[in-house]
Amino acid sequence: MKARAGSTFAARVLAAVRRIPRGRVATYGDVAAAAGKPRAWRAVGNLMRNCRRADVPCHRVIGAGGRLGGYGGNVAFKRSLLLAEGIQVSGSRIRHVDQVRLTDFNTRAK
DNA sequence: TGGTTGACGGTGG
DNA sequence: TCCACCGCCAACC
Repeated sequence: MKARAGSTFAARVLAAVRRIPRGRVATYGDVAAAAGKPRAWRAVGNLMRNCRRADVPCHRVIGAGGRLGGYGGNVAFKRSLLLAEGIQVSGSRIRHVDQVRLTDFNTRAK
């Protein structure tokens, strides 16, 4: 098969997202880096799209610069979830992203 | 097997 | 600050 790495990569991405503690977020680039492919943030979004499961806090994955990114069209719902976790969201932008951004979730966050 | 898509990132205007 | 174009990797058809 053409690069079954997807399985490993996907699993790593999901695992990384799962390691994101509540009230904390990570960008696609961070998740991709945690998966071992800092340049595969594109694929991360792809996997997230196909994810849609409660096991993974996909709503904690945001775009770079604090952008909400997307959520299958339910961006409003994603924003609500973030707000419920204590993350301040201003319009389609995260406030104090650097404050809630988790780039070190590779260290078994909590 | 090959081509297109996509919850994107970054730079430029 | 917002919009548009280009570049990237993996999954899907």
